[in-house]
Amino acid sequence: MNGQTVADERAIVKPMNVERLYQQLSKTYGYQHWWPITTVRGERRPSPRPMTSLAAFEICVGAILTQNTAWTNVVKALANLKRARVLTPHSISNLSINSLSHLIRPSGFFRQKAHRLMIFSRWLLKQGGSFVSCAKRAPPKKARTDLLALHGIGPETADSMLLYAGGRPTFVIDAYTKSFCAHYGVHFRSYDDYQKYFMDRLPRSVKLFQEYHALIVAWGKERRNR
DNA sequence: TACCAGGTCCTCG
DNA sequence: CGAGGACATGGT
Repeated sequence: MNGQTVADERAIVKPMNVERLYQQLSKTYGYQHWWPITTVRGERRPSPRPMTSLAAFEICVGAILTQNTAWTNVVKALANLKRARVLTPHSISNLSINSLSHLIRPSGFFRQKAHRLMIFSRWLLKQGGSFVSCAKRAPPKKARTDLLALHGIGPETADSMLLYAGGRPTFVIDAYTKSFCAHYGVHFRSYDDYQKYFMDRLPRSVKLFQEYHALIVAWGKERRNR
C-alpha cells in the first residue's frame, strides 16, 4: 500500500498518467501566463521575466489575499494597494492594521489577512526586503520551512510564493488539484502526499510546475461552469 | 436567496 | 492526527 487509494475502480478508464495529462491540458487550454500581475486598473499582465523584486512581492501578497477567495476580489484589493502606492514590504510594514485592512477589504477575511500581510512584510524586511534573493539564498527545504513558520502562511501559500515569485521548483496543491486527482480516482490524506505524487512523476522544472498548476486551475474553472 | 471562491488556524475528541 | 467551525467580500 503506497497511500494511494482508488475510489471507484469501475469509473477509471485509464490510470492517471501525470506527464500525458499535462500534454493534454496544454493542448486544450494553451499557455496560461501565470502568475498574473495586475495593473492599477485591474488589467491582467504576465509576470516579468526575469522576475523583479517588486513583482515578486506582489505575487506573495496575492498569494495571501487569494486564500479561499475568488481572484476577482483579490484584484480589487491589489488595485487599492497600488493606487495608494503601498505595495512594497517597507510601506506595508509602516501602515496601521486598520488602514491596511481597509485597503484590502474587497478580498474578504480582511482583518486576518491584514495581520498576515504585516507579519510577512516585516519578516521579508528582516531578510533584506527581496523575496527573490531570499528564496534563492536559502537551501530549498529551509526556504519553505521558514515561510511555513510565519503565522498565516500554510503549504499552498508557501509553495505558490516559492514557485511563482521565488523561481523554486515546488509543486502547488490546491482545491482544483485535489479534484483533478479525484477525477482520475487518485486520493491522498495530506497536502504533502499530493505534492510528492506529482513531484515524483515529473522532471524538476520551474516552468513545468508553474504551467501545470495554472492548467489545472483552468481545467477546474471550466469544469465548474458546466 | 443561498452558495461558493486558487486556505489557514484553533479547538476538541 | 482529523473533523468542524471561524474568518468576510462580491459574483451568480
